[in-house]
Parts: sequence; C-alpha cells; structure tokens
Amino acid sequence: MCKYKWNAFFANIIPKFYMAKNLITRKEDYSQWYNDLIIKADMAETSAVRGCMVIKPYGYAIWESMQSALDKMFKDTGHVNAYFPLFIPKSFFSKEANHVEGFAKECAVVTHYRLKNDEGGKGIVVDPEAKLEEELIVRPTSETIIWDTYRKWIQSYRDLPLLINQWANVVRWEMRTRLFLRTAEFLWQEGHTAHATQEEAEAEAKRMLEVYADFAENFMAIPVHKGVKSANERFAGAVNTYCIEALMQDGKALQAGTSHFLGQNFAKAFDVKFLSKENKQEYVWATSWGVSTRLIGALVMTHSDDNGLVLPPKLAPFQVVIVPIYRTPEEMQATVAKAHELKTLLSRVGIRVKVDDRDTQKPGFKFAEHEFKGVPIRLAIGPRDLENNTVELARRDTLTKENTSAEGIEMKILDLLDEIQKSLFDKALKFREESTRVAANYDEFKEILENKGGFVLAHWDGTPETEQKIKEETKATIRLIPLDYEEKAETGTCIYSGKPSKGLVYFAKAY
RNA sequence: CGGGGCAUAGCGCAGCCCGGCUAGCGCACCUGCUUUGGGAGCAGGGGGUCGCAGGUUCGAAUCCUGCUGCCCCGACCA
Repeated sequence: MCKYKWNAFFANIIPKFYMAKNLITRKEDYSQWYNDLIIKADMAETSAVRGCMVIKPYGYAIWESMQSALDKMFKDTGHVNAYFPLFIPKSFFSKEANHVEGFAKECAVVTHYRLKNDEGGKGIVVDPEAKLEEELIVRPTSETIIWDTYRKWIQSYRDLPLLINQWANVVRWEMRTRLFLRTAEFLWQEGHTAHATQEEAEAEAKRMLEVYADFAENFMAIPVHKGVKSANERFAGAVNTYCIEALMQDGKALQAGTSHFLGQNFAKAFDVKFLSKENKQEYVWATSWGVSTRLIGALVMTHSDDNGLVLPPKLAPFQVVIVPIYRTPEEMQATVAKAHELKTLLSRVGIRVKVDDRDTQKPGFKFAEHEFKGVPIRLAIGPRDLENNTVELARRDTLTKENTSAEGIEMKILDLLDEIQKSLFDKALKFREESTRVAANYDEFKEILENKGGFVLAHWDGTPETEQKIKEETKATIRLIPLDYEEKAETGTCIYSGKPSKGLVYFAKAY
C-alpha cells in the first residue's frame, strides 16, 4: 500500500538511483565536482544531441520554482506573458547590424521542410526539392521577430508602454558546452518592452535589473553585484547592458542576469514609430532582459559542498523530507502514519514536504540520498519518537542533527527554513567579500588573479583596447562597471596603460 | 576548426601487446530469506550485434584499413 502510494506520487521526482558514496571534492577538481554533482543529484544529463541536455525532473522542479517566483515578480511590475515563434526569417535577423554580427556565428538554420526515403534505400534523406525560399533561423534571442511584430501593435503613445515577457527555449550553437552553464539549447525568459521616452526605457532596464538582483539575493540566496557592461561585453544591438554578477566558489564570476537598454536601435531597424501627444511620429525606445537555466548552475556552484547539493529553502522542490524508521510491520504502519500526519501539519502552513515511505530502501540510504540532493531539512521518525512525541531534525547546510519535540514543529520549521535561507546568503556574502580585492597596479592584479581568483577591483582607462589586452594576458574581463561609477568619479590611473581612470571596475575570470 | 584520448551489459571498467573453447568483474536490476535510528547480508537469477563497415586468418573484442560518435585541452559565448 505504502509502496504503491510512493510510486504513484514520487516515482517521477526521485527515481531509484545509486548515489556515489564519494563525490570528488571541490578542491581536487572543481569542474568535475560540478559535473558529477549535476548528474548524480539527478538534475540533468547529456543527451543524444550534441551540446544539448536533458533536464531531469528534479532539475526541472528547481527551474519551476524559479519560474514561478520570477513570473510573479514580472506580473507585479506590470508585465504580461506572450509567445513568439521559434523561427525567425533570415531577413529579419539581418536588419540590426550589430545584432547580426553578435549572433551570426552561433545560429542554427532551417533550410528544408521535408524528408524523403533515399533512392539508394539507405534510410531518410533531406528532400532537395523541399528547399525553403527563405531560410529560418532558430531563435538565439527574439528581438527581431518581436520588433517586427511590435510595429503592427504600436501606433500611438496610448499603446505604450508595452511590457511583455516570454518563457521560451533558445538555441546558440556553442562549441563547448557544460550542463546548465552553457548548452546549445537552453530555457529562459526574455522580456521585451517598448516605451515612449528614453528616460522611461532606461528606468525599465534598471527596474528589471533590480528585480533580478532581488530574486538572486532573496530566493537564490546569492549575493550579486549590479552594474553596467563594458562595450566589449555589451549585448549585440544594445546601447547599454546592465548585469548582475555572482561569484562562484572557485573564484570565477558568473553573469546571472542581464537587462538591456536598446535605445531606438530596434525601433529604427524595424520601423516602429508612434504618434506622440504632440502629434509627431517618433521611434519608440526599447529594453530587453533575461535570465536562463544557467541560474541553476549558479545555484549549485554557490551553495553546494563536498557532500552534494545544497538548496536554498525558497527554491528547493521539497523543503522537508520525512523518513519513517521501523523494524516490524506494526512499527512501519505507525511511523508512516505519523509521517503523513506531520506532512499534513506542515503543508498546512505552506511548507513543501515529501514523505519518503519507500519500503525498498533503508533509512541510511534515504538519509544519504536526500542529503546529496540538497533537501534543506530532514525529519526522521522512529518508534522512540512515537513514544516520546519527538522527531529527529537534520539540517542540510550545517549537517547538524537534533532531537526535538513534535509539539509546534511547524512553527519551528518555518523559522528554521528562514534561518537556513539567510545563513546560506550570509555565507556566500562572506565568501564574496573575502574574495574581493583591490589591485593597485598590474603586477598585483596578475598576482591576485593567478593565486587567489575572485573579484579584482582596479582602475581602467575606459577603452575597449585596454580591456582586450588585459583579457588576452590574464583571461580576466571587466565583469561590471559599478552603477555609481559616473557620480563617484574617483580618479586614479589605469593599471594597464597608466592613463587617467574615472574609477574602479570589477575584473574577474568568468564562466 | 587544430592537438590528445576513448568506444566491451543500464553505469563504471578488465580482457587487446602475445588471436583460441561458453567474453569477465563491480554497481544497478529481478526472486527468496534474514534485515531496517547513517549508504544491509547471504543465496539464486536475467541482461552483451565487444561503435560501424571492410580486410587478414582454420579462428578476431584482440591484428590491418576506412568511417562514425563521444570526452578532454585551445580560439567564440548567457
């Protein structure tokens, strides 16, 4: 009965799977640790298609948690969802010069629309008769198709602002891929907005940057820096790219979200004009912004440890797992019943709970499995607990255990979940602060990057050439220019060229 | 696209140099019994076109040729 129930409800989330007892440590080999963790925690795997991954139920559940939090934040800021086509006519794509240049090298192209049986009897071939008149690009991003559509939607200032988001997949034909961090196809959301004035569009781009930073810090428990990208790192077709940058445990930075002020570039390329209050034809102002499944990679690399995944309570598919412990059928019946009773109690206050009442696995195995998969809190209930009205409570982040009264447990767990969420953030913040250094000169800069990693604050002369040289020599790039860079106007000299600098910028090696 | 490596059961590997009988091991899987408060034990069992195509040979996982796929390292990227 219990076995049947488990299968019916959870077979898709936690399949029977052997956990490796020994995960390679972060210190031994960070990237292998990352790869093994993703696969062994059952989040994703490589697929039969080169560069593309299969997101497995547990990984997808994390994405769904992210989606629902973000989607609410988008709606709360006045956005609505829509959906635009996967395919973009080649001619659209080439209308904005910088945009094409930026994406041309990594586009998948559809050239035919039909297959046929090979005349030589060797399977299926592309029918050469079925060549498309105009090739279609599989979207690497949707600005072009969206702006072509917006032209028809916008006539007057009364149609503005237009605040639309879409949840979609995109394809960028990458040479080298890594699960979640860089795959040929990935899932994301892309917001595309149209405004009557420059000020409003810029404010929108900054507002969404704030939304992303809020999400990263309060849901993912990842501290992020907000800033502006240098010209080299700017989105193809944007006037300005704002970003949030996070620091991973190996000292490399990861761009966790971007928000672009597109100026009138796309409006001009796609001829999107509106009639202003003054009865004048004007080009609209645009933004776009996105975060992707890459965030899952950021989540893993920020919090997880040598024992496996560590998930922040707000995004964990299950916040609490309850493991019943028993010897006899009677004990099984009693502890499983108590576990479900507890689950009901916890669910009632909004906690996501799973009872692991599989009779096919021993408790020790379950402990190890849920620990590896990063469930924030584990409760164990055995015969002794039934007698004493207690539970054993274990925290994933600290790996500590305690016996506690079952009385009022739901309030205790609510508090504890908050505490874990905060503790993860604080720990990550502390690590980032400790990994952020100021370099007074180029030698110091190189020394820090080579031996310590992390963010390096340094003066820069503001030219793309200097950034390029530094990149070539050290592999570090400017991750961001602080938002208050212009106002602060600290003066100094560029560590590379010795020319005047307007302020410190963040350098790091990046994913 | 350049350099290196790998391809044998679901996964991880051994066997290959030096060809030979029915291709083996660990984990996973199935059955039974004993177990269950930190990854259970024993017994039995199922599962393989040895990446593909050709060649050498009485005989090929093993030797030769060609192909394909994958992984790692470098130039591009959220």
